[in-house]
Amino acid sequence: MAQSSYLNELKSKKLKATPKRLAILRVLSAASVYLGPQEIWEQLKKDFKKLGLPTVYRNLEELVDAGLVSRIIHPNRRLYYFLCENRLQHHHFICVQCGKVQDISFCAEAQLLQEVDQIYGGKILSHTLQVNGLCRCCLKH
Amino acid sequence: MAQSSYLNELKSKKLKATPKRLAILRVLSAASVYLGPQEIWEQLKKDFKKLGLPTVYRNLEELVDAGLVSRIIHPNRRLYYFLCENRLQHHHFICVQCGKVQDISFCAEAQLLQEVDQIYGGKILSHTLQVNGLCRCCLKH
DNA sequence: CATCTAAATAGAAATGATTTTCAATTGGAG
DNA sequence: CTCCAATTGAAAATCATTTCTATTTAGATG
Repeated sequence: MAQSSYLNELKSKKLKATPKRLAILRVLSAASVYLGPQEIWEQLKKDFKKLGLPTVYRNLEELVDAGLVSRIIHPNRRLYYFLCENRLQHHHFICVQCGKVQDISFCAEAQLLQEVDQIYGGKILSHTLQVNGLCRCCLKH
Repeated sequence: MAQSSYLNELKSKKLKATPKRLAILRVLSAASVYLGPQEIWEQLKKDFKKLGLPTVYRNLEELVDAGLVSRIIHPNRRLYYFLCENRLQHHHFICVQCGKVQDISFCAEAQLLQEVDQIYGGKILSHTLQVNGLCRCCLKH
């Protein structure tokens, strides 16, 4: 994702383009794996002499709310984040070993909607489809 | 689920049928909503003068591992547990308001397996499909 | 039924990720 | 340039969850 498109998206979400926020996006963008707040913090401490861990936590959640970043639901129950270039794919195959994230093009949304609506009369607020496993690479070793 | 079938399942998983473990299963079985460790503990403190919260946590995880109880992944990131009578349905529609859990018969496993296997060459270890929303009842109010 | 062993337990204490607080700072619209 | 709302740092709090250790118990076996 181009740097400039961040700016537009941030602006539309009323988030200021602060240096730290942009740096967090840059780190996520450069990573090929999902990252935890700690890791992001450690990477950025080199660039900013003052950077609090809470700032990283706060920004990540804001970026998730704004839809720029997706949150990974790891079996270990810690928070991980990933910047998915493809905004249309909400679902992922994550490798629990190396942390790689790959889009899942299959989406059950339509079927789920139908079932929940017709059978239960309920309303879907959100849904989670995440597949945990080992990627081709980790499978070899 | 009948009480006697618990015993068989516990035995086959090498879990002792202790009074507390059975009581936890009883509480879960009687509940129509998912429960957190705290709630279960509070209910059982009436029956056992000595009952530690860690015991509840430990037992719940053991029961999940044994496949008797399913874990709910709540958006608030706390742990919740639910005893699903229908062991074949791994997926649920949960109401974030009242806590009701309903089976989702639709399962994407086959399609996911195919996609992950054919496209990425990876191996699925587990997958999560959970739909969060409001049940028919909570929708009315 | 008595014995024995691995499993289970209580209780306290530790852990550690995440969140809150609040005063000080800063981005960016006008 | 000014100003206000958004952002931040630092410290402290939170709080669910885990660990530890000594003690107890379930249930297999004789």
